[in-house]
Amino acid sequence: MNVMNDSPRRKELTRLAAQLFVQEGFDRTTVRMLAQEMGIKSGSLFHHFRDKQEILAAVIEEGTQNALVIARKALSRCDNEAGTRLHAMARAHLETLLTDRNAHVVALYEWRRLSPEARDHLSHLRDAYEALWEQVIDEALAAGLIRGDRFLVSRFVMGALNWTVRWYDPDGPRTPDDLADELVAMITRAPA
Amino acid sequence: MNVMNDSPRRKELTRLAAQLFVQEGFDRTTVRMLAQEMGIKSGSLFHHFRDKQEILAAVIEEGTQNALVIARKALSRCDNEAGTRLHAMARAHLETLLTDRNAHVVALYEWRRLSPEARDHLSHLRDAYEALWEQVIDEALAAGLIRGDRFLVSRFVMGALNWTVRWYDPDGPRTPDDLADELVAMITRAPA
DNA sequence: GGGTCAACCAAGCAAGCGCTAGTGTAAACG
DNA sequence: CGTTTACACTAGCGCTTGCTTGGTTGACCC
Repeated sequence: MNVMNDSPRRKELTRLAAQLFVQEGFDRTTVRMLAQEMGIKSGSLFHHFRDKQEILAAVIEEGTQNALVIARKALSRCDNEAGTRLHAMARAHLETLLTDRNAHVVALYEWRRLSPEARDHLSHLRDAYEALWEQVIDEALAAGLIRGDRFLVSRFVMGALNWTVRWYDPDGPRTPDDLADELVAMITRAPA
Repeated sequence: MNVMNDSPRRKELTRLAAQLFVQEGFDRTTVRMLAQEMGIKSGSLFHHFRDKQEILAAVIEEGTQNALVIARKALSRCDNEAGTRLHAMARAHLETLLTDRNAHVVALYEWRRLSPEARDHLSHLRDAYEALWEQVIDEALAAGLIRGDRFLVSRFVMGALNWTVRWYDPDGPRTPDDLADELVAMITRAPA
């Protein structure tokens, strides 16, 4: 047991772990399964991670950090029109959720399995992401595009979007863009 | 090992199990923890349930059946106006979700842990519940109250509602009714 | 060309897991 | 009365779990 930095090897292992965590769930994924998927023996795992919980934390950190970057990029790329920004945010959210899917499903489902310290650290990242949403919602409210309570609306919207991982079929006829269109149309007052 | 009927004792044990499953998650809840919470020894548990999975199935069945009954009652109690019915449905959903909370959280989080047979059986119950939603959404679409695709809208709405178990604080200032009001207002075109 | 170091392995420990077998007991039943 | 039934207990089997220990390998470094 030695490192907790982010070597390239560790990044790769984290990616593989995310996949297994999605397939089996955190608790049902044994260190032996993880090791086999990674092509090493179970003992060697603890050279890269202090314990099993740290693997989970690494997966979730990766995913959340990615989501933040993508959302910020999407917002910076569009003008200041509230509708456009709302749209961009929804699209960015769905894109991360459905392409970099594994890490996000883990973040959504296995959050409670984190150790208190890890949860504390990661909740700051998550809050930063949610703040982006609240800001965009605020703008849409100010522009009269939607109505209601800023806190509730942003929670409802994020709920609707996060729930997609339960039913969305990437091989079906609908693209993530379609979903974003539909959602924005549903909550805005002006016709699309 | 003998019975799989629904004795009153079994109902009570199921309720207690739901609470533990929420607190710890299904996998982390051991039969010894369950037994202790129930005031018996771990071996005695298997007099009431064939195995641990059956306890989970019982919890989820209870919750889903309850939700169905409550939603049907709520719908039958209101007139045929689409807005009223949409409202009633949202309120019923939130009420079951936030009062009979335990069973529903388990159903949402631990669905994947069910054995294939149990999942098959319970998915029929769940489908019946979702059909209620799609029907109400259909009526609202026909009345011009909301717009969009019936499938997507109902999924978005259920996502927004189910997500509430993540952030809603029953001791906070907002009542379940407040949430239902806000959600309906968010997605309908006409002013509240 | 000896030293360093990240990466890996073999072996296994202690604890905990779901579940079973066999028994006890008190109320309900004919 | 004797039998049945529902519920609980004790004791533990067989297996898996996360993690540790001590040692080996091969690439790189001055």
